[in-house]
Amino acid sequence: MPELPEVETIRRDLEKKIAGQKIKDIEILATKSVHNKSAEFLKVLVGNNFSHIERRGKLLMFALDKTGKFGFLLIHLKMTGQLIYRHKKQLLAGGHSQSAMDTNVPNKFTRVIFTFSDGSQLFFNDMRRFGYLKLVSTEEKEKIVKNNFGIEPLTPDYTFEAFEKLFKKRQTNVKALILNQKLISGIGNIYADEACFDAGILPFRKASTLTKAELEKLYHKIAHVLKLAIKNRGTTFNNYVDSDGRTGSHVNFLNVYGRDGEKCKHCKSIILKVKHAGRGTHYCSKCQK
DNA sequence: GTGTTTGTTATCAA
DNA sequence: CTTGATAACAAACA
Repeated sequence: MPELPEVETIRRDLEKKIAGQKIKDIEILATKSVHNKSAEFLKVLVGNNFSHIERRGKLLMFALDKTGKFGFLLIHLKMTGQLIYRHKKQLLAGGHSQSAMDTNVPNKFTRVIFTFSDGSQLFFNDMRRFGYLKLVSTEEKEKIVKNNFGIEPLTPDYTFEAFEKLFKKRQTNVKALILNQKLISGIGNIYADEACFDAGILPFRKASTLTKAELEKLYHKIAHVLKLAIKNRGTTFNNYVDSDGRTGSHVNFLNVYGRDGEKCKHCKSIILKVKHAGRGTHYCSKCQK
């Protein structure tokens, strides 16, 4: 479940590896994963290269060096998408694999393979096929960013004033609000639960009932947990690995997510888990009010 | 066979 | 128009 910290980790690492590298070949193993016609996808990308990689929320945007009809390749990993990069030497050493947790590539969940002119390869794996690759024009990319993404945490746009405004008249609950990408981008189920715990706020609270002090705490804790998770190179709970196929270590720092039945690290109460708005929601009834 | 997992969109209601 | 709530999708695993 890659969220902002995981996607940002991939973005930073991958940009160093592939920026400016010429794409020599592309193999589409699952046409469903590519939201363009295969022939057009290949025609635009083979011989081209990515100049840099941008990110908005959980969406990666690979900037094309040669722009024509298309300026960007959008890649969304959704729940089980992976982007794994291998040098030629690593490829020769590796074998085939059939397991989702085994990051030998290619494996049965490999959907697209990019081959660069130095022989290195980038594998898009996606067990559940929710993720996608899509070529868009620069105008289309800007429109998508504008229409679908709210305040981006860890940027100057993330001000307390803008954050507070989101909560003022909203009747929805805190968790649904911070999960809404159109309001704040990049937070998923793990960091929503973690941020609520860190701020001492129950995720079920009505947004408009939060006091200024609570809002300030939540505002700071969201930024804090995202930054810390990036430092730890993401949370590997099920499927996430970085562009080297390595797991992130932030799972060891989680306070509530996946810890139902275990003791709260702060007060020793048992962490509870309920289904809320169709999502698993973890919390401590003593630490969160 | 059943329940569980979640990012996002579709759909419907108010 | 906006807001909110819920179902649906996909696929593997315990």
